[in-house]
Amino acid sequence: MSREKLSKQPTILDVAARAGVSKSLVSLVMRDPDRVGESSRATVLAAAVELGYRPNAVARSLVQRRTNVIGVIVADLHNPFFADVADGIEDAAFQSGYRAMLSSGFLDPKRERGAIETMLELRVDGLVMLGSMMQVAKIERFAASLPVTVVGRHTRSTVVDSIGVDNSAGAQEAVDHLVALGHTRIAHIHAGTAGGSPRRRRGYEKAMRRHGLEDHIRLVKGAFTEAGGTTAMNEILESGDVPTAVFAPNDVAAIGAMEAIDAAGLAIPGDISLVGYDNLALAALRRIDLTTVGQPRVDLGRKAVGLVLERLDEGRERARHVVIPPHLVVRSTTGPP
Amino acid sequence: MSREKLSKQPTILDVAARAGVSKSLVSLVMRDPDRVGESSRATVLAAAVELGYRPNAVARSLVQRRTNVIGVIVADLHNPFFADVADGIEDAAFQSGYRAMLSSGFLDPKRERGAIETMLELRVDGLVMLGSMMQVAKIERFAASLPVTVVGRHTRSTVVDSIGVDNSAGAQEAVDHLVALGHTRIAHIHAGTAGGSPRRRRGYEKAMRRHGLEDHIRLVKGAFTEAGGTTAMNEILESGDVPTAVFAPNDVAAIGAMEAIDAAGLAIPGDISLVGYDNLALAALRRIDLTTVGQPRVDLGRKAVGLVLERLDEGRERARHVVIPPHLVVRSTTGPP
DNA sequence: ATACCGAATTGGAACGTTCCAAGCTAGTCT
DNA sequence: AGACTAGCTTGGAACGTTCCAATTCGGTAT
Repeated sequence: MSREKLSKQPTILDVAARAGVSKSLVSLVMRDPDRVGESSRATVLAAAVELGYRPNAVARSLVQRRTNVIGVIVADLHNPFFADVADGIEDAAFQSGYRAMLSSGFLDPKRERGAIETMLELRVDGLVMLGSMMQVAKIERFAASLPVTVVGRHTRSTVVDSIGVDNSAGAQEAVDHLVALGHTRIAHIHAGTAGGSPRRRRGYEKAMRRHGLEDHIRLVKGAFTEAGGTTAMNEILESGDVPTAVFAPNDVAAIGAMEAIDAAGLAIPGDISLVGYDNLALAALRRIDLTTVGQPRVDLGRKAVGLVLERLDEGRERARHVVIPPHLVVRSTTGPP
Repeated sequence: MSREKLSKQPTILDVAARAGVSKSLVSLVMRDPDRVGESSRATVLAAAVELGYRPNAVARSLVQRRTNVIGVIVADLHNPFFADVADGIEDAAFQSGYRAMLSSGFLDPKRERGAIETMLELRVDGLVMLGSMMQVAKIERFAASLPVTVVGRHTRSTVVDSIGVDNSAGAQEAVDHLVALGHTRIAHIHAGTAGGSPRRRRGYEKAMRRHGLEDHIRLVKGAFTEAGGTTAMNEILESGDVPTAVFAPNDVAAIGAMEAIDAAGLAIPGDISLVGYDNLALAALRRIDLTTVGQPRVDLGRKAVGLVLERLDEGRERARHVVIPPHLVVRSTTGPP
């Protein structure tokens, strides 16, 4: 259990000694080789290679007071939606000379808090939160010390930036589609306060009312997970009052619901039409072929980083809340009742 | 584009000044409150809260020469297999007082090299590589400076630890199962040199020979991705010589192959039996219900961290190569020819 | 020769911690 | 009362960089 210091690696001083120059020159060679004389540059570079020198980002970060790292808190690594967004984040960060470091929040608030705390202690330059369930007030508390962008959730915050798709509009599109097919008894599985669930729920309710179906509004609590979808769907199936269509809070939950419907021996869309949300690659599989609401995921990630960088490199102070429109993708899990 | 220093946060000195004690005492309170007198502890803690002090891990890491961070390079965030392993990694790291930081390799060698380089500059204490395609020799080059564990690939390295399932045994189980069902024309889609593909291929070949089916050995190059599976399967379908069973290199590729078979109007397992590898949650879905080879994924991640910690905290020097046995999970994509 | 210039190079002070040896202060023992 | 002890507390030196003002050096213009 000894936790002694780790093996020593060569420092800038070792390189300097070997090359017979000052540490400052070595530092300069590493950062901006053009500002150094031809011959000393070659000597320094050679010495660095011989010693296997690798710059110590920890020391650099300390003096520069910046790490060039953008932290990403991912609620659930298993959700392919986040994986796509994370791709966009990593890509955009890299393009701008930053590095993205991910940490999973495990869908557990305590764990998430810990992950965030670690990121803050590591002094990441900015933070992107993917699918966080944390209260905005709590986020705002640390958002004072670094740029924070929340992805997939709307906030009215004047401190925290946010970016997401118009969840209400997407949900309404889903309901409109079902109504157009002739459905009236449309239930909605929601995921509580998680991610964009509240907005989707409101969109569902709004559309239902708009179609004069307020009496058919039916909300069942589930989650953004497969298990959550299955549980909620089973609850619906066992209620004895089975609707002709179900709108799930996301694709993963829809798949869980699909499982439950399959297991009950009912047909999709024959007995129940099903709509998801996210348009994951998964949803496009021929075997799944889920009608769903699509969101530009990678782009979402890129723009999230953009928001962080606007504060970091351009000095923006006021919060921005970006909303991207979603689009309905009709597949074979929806049909006439 | 100004990249000035970021906003200043309170330091240990600010806290010390406010509490009217020395910086050393503050430091001590943060690290080991019990070794400090009752009253000064309270004063310091109060001052820290008032100022919103948060320890600077960068400075701590610099002097301690350790970061308490374990870096994880994930080849592909979209592969649920890696997500499970990553869960195990994060969990085990956390239990032992370390933090896991992920970075995606994008399935792109150049990108992966960059991600690793960043981790090394950040001076992570250990590195876990998930699904890396990097040559072992290259890995060994930096494994001298920190403990590295490769997950999912076998190496004979004396420097790098590795952990994985017995891919050859798993592949043989798959072939044995197909042969027992009566298949003889069994093709194998492989993923080149990626991850555990070579071993799985060798297991396939070995089992085929063992059953006297060496003449039916048929290898088609694909990849560990859905697209890779689809492409390879299409190649098989278009060859005119369609086997009665296909063994895919992993579940994701198997799903891709499934897509292609579905699209061709053929039945599974009526026309073609299909076996995957990994036993993802995906494979258990009723709509997919893929026969596959299972691996204890979360456990794999936990043990991977264990290997790193053995070196870090217990001083192990010799490389260890852990192999975990896989198990066949029979579902409905396999049947008699 | 002298003064001056720009480019190349340098030394020292930071950055925010931890570590360590040494100092202080009560209290205890003789 | 004096010596000693144990528990707290402290200042200064690291850690490996970057930053900045200052220095050196060869050349050029006067």
